[in-house]
Amino acid sequence: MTTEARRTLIEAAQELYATNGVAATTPREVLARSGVGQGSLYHHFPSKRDLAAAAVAQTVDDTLGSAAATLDGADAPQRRIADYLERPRAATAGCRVGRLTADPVVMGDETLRGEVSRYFTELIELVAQAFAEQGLDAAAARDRATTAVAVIQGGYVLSRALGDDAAMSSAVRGLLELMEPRTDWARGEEQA
Amino acid sequence: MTTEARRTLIEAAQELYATNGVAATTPREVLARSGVGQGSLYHHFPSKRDLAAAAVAQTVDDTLGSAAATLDGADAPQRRIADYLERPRAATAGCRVGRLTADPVVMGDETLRGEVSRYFTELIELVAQAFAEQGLDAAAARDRATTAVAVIQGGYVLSRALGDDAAMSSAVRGLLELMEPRTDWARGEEQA
DNA sequence: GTCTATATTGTGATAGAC
DNA sequence: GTCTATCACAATATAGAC
Repeated sequence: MTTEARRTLIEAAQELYATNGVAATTPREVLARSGVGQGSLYHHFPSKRDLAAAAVAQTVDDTLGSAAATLDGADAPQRRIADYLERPRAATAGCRVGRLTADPVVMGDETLRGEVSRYFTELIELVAQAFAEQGLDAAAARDRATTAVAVIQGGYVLSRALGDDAAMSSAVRGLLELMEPRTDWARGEEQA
Repeated sequence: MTTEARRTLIEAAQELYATNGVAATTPREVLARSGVGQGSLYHHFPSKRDLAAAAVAQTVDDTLGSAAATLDGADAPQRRIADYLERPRAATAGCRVGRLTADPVVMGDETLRGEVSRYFTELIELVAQAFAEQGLDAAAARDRATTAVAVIQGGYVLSRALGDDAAMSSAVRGLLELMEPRTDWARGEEQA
């Protein structure tokens, strides 16, 4: 079936990109992992960039959908934000989307760069919406959402650099502590 | 002179790594940019990895020294931290060290990975020291320092992804706002 | 739509003269 | 220590049969 080989190729590419990035992933590796023949690859995807465009768009959709499931819920905004920040992550593996900002093939292709840009634009917007519901004005909500997403992305970078998931946990803990009402020297509580 | 060609090669490699990463930088490009001949490169650096080890170590030393100049100063810790966070950065260019965590050649080589690890270990320690001087206990200072460094690294990722230096500024602004004493609903000030 | 064979170019490294 | 010439191999892609 035509769609079968295509999907298999995209999935193999997604996994390889998560490990090695787009630039360092060769068509040969995609063929080996997918079990599909050479002719099929170039039938479905005339060039390496065409495969990358399909696989990266799929990864952005997957990852964004998963984040939206947490951030768009019916819980209190404070809870949704904490759930998003504390979600279990394979931090030392790095962010599948964030790592693409260091990939020369991605950054050199307008379509691929656009997918990465779309991911972060929509993610920051989701988080900003939750902060706005907490009562922050639009500008402050946007700044704080950018900070929160940056902590996650930076947490991935640090965990990878140090080879330890604890760096992500530490970065998130530091942020949550700052966002907590300061019961130590100020009044007791802010919300229920 | 022997040292001259060597230094020229390292500088050319550093610049190319900052733009394209280590994996995507070819010996030919280093030769073209440095103006040195092929034989010289392989005389000074038997393999591509040897050149990368020298150039990455130099970049880590440069970047760490520049951060330490701000963070080790005589100013109040609060000021040194703010100066570090607000330092002018070419954010859309990405972090020269942080981007290496997505580079398969770097992550696949123990020496290179060690340099990246050393950078963040020492950077977090410098920032944690300043937070500790502000009165935070060791664990809290370490978490907050990790958060601060993550905001910068995440700021680079977001600025690159969105093609806009404003993302870094927004992430830093959001963090500084969280670290400020909350004069709106708590007591007026914490320090001078 | 898929296969095998092959072409083309670039990469990483070596050889050997100077 | 530096140069030019060259090699072996892999990456990306195409050709043309089935």
